[in-house]
Amino acid sequence: MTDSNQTPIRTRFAPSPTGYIHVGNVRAALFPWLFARGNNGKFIVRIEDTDQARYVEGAQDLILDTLKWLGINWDEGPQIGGEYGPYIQSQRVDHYKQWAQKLIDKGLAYADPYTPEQVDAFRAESKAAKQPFLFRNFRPENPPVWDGSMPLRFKVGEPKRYTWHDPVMGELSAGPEALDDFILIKSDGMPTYNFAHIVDDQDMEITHVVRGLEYIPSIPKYLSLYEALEITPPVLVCLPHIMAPDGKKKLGKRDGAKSVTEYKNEGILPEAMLNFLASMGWNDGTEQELFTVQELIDKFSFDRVQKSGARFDETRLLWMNGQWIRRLDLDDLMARVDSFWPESAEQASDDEKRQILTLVQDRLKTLADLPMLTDYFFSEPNVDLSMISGNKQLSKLDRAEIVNLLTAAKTALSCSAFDPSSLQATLNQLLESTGQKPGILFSLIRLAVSWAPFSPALNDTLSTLGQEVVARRLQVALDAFAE
RNA sequence: GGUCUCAUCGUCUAACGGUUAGGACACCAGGUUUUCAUCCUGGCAACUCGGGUUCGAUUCCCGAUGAGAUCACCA
Repeated sequence: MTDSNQTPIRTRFAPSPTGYIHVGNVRAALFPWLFARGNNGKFIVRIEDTDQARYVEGAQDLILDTLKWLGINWDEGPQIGGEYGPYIQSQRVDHYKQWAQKLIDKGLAYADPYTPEQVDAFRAESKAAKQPFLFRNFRPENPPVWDGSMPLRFKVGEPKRYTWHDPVMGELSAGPEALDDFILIKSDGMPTYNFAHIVDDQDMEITHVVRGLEYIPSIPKYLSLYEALEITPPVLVCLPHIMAPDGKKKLGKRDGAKSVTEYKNEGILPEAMLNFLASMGWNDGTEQELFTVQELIDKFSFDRVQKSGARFDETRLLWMNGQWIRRLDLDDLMARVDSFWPESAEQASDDEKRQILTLVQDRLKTLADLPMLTDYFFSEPNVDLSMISGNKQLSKLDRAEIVNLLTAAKTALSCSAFDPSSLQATLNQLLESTGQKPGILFSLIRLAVSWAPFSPALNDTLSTLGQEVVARRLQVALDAFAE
């Protein structure tokens, strides 16, 4: 805390390449990133690939692409290197061996001669005795010399209570039951997370370790290891969980936690995702809801992070996304929706698309709404009479009334100029001549030319479609009712 | 079971002993857009419970309850 003012801040995100990172995990990257960026620090990415069994080919790139899409950039790490590299744990095995030797020399690490089955038996024994399982109770008296073929275990000192300060959670402590002899190096030669991350954070001069609060129960173990290694621990920060929408447990892939890529494909903006994730568990104390990334960087601090978990509420994300879409200027929006146009828009010119995009920008909740909102501009919509019968006002009209109204509309529109203001005038006259309520007349025309749930202002819609198309679609609608 | 953590509207949250407990999402109603969406206005709705401390507790302490996490040669 005190020396963080002098020492340059260095935070890190250390994912395991075991699959995509879902939205619940991203905050473990976001918060340390915001903290580093807001405090003139460095943000490091380190790949923790020491579990060969769970390694997934391609996962590393997937994770890095996710960070890039979100705009979470790193100063050191894979793909770009840095002076503390390598940043992939499987390439740092010699580091771990050196630190392990230090412990062996001090008599604080020993070879574990037991097979996994034997350890399981110890565990069962403890359980039968209704005691928590602690390996240190089964510590071998004369362990063999460690030759690398067996796991290397840390030998904890006298079990005691540890107390430490967490910038988010406040004072934390745990009793001696939390301390045990844990494995440093596995029998395959790879270090465990418990050992590797401590060594790496030290070697990479990480000042703040930020991770989920599932690590709290392990922290006393780390504290005792820091002591044995004679390392001053970095600031340890635990973040509350993001909970599944039903609120029953921490959000995980098994609860349907989506990858960030899925949200990207569903038309969520990175600004919205970042804003949403940050707002779960953090706020600046004001009533502001929408924050730009820069505002987040400027205002973020750990002491304003909530202690309790937050449920992942997609409805709120959707609302935020709509807000951010509306804030985009047209050029920017044009670029972002590039891959979201309906197939029918393939032949359309950019000018055409821009014009249509202007009309629907206020109606988009996600970029993926684009086809539903624009398809009828590019191709002939299918007549869907259920949209008439499902409409509160229109369902009261009988067939003859509908035909009359559509005929009147067709006639009026066939001799109107087609710029928006002329159309407005024509529509107003039509309202008078038919004596109908706008809610009925305009809804009917709107549906007849679009057959879509939402559409822009009627005069704009008609103007964009053009006289010929409007005439044709009204006729198609008339034919449908004439049958 | 042991250890640890958390606890304000349905949801995300503000409040750092004294407020009609504020905002946002969602929902409902009205209005604008002569339709739908957007937008505006209004409404509904919360301090888990029980003890203390205090002139006074949502706020501090203790307990209960509830919820979550964790007890791997996974991270």
